[in-house]
Amino acid sequence: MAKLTSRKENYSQWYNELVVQANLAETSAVRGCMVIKPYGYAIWEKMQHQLDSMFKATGHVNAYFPLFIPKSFFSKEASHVEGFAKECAVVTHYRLKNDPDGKGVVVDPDAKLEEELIVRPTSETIIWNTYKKWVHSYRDLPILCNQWANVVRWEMRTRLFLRTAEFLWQEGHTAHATAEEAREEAEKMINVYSDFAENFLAIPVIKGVKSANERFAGALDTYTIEALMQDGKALQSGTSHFLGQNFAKAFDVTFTKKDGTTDYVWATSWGVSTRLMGALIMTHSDDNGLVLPPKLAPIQVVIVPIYKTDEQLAAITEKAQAIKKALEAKGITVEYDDDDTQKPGWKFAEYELKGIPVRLAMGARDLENGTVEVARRDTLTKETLPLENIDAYVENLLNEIQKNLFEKAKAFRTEHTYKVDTYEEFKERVKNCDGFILAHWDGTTETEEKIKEETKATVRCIPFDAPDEEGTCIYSGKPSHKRALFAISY
RNA sequence: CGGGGUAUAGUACAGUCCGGUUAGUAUGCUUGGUUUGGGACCAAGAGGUCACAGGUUCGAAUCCUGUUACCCCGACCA
Repeated sequence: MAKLTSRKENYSQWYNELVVQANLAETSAVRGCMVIKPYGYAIWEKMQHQLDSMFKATGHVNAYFPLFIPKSFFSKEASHVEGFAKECAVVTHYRLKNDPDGKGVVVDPDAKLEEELIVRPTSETIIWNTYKKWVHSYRDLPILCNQWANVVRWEMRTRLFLRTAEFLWQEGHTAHATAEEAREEAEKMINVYSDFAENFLAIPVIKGVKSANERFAGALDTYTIEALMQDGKALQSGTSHFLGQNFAKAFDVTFTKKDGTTDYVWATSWGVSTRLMGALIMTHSDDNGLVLPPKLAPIQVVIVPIYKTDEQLAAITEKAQAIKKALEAKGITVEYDDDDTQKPGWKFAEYELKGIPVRLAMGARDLENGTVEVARRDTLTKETLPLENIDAYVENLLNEIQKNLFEKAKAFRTEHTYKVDTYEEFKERVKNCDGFILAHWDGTTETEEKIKEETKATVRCIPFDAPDEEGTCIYSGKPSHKRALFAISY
């Protein structure tokens, strides 16, 4: 296996090589679409299971809506179509036939659809068209649905996990009787996302509200969680939208209130995608390969035997199986790798590349002393410990690693977050891609676009926890009451 | 979608400028043996319509035209 390009040498090449070499995903025969390989998919499944249980715990249910959306649905909400029109895949025909020239198959021109179908880039339109049938009374509300699905956005430039033409995600779509309730829902879900990011992915995130310019197409407000990657760029990791009555009005979804009057329904939508895989990789991994937080690792512990004779192997296997059993009893996933085609050194490198949090090695020396070597992936340190209570030790160590990864990422973010008060300093920080920048901004789209044009930095969000602070906009000098979070973003 | 680069064995590359026997090298794979505490060694073997489609030529990986995909830099985005 070739050595990885170092992060320092070329961060983006490091990322690409890591994704492929760690067996997470690879490019496919289809432009912009990836194959998620079993190891990568196992991590995604862990994310799904955890998120799904968090959605259920907050009262949501799963449903499924069609992949195809009639073209006419898109013209019903003006800003929505504007946001997605440029990147839609369109189905125009429903049949192939043999090429009359005998060269394979061609699209049958007689099989043209009356109305083209759009492959969903997101499902608001088809879902609100459906909700119209479901909602008549305040008693039918709220509707709290989520769907796990694939969507297609015809992106010009793609990268594995970070931006692919087809990606997997979940999209929650809720309907409410009042604006307050819908707003609460949108806030609740951004909190679920940040809880998930911090406590499971071990990624510290900044919660906040998007500027008008960065808002979801069709939303009144977009809440976001923003994470900082090791190269100093921000990654938008999840969003939750307060949609107001825009989609209810577009699809004519009204309900009768208790007092007999009617009103349009209030809406939210929220989603996270396989992009979280990219966030996970870029937050924790190092030049040796992937680093996985234990809660997301498909294999949490690997045991490698080191032996010269069959007798030694038999003795080690017996001990290793006992450890495996004890760990599994604690709900820890363990692999015992007694494959004899590779040497231990090869395996060590391999499991580091794959990001296995804890590695146990046992050889003749350990048999004699009743010990085992414990190596942790996050710090790359090893120690030799007695076998006694090793299961409790490892269980503890996994928790410790989970915590350490979060603390490490948080310390990195703290080190790379700068309060900036002049445009000169701002430009300098942005030029070096130093990280998050907290600066005063006058709140206008005009200023935001000027800054973006001149520096490529964007307003990532106005953090929820930004303290009230009088200041002046770094660009326009106009008064500002809060600092906004700026960064170069993915 | 604009600018630049690349496409040859599973992978990474050489060969292309200047056309000419059987297209090489490393690694990986298979078999046998020696090894095994940080990416082992020896021996034998398998593996290629040189991205695709046309064209020039006695002859094309090599020259010409077109297409497609990937990588880097921009604009767009979860």
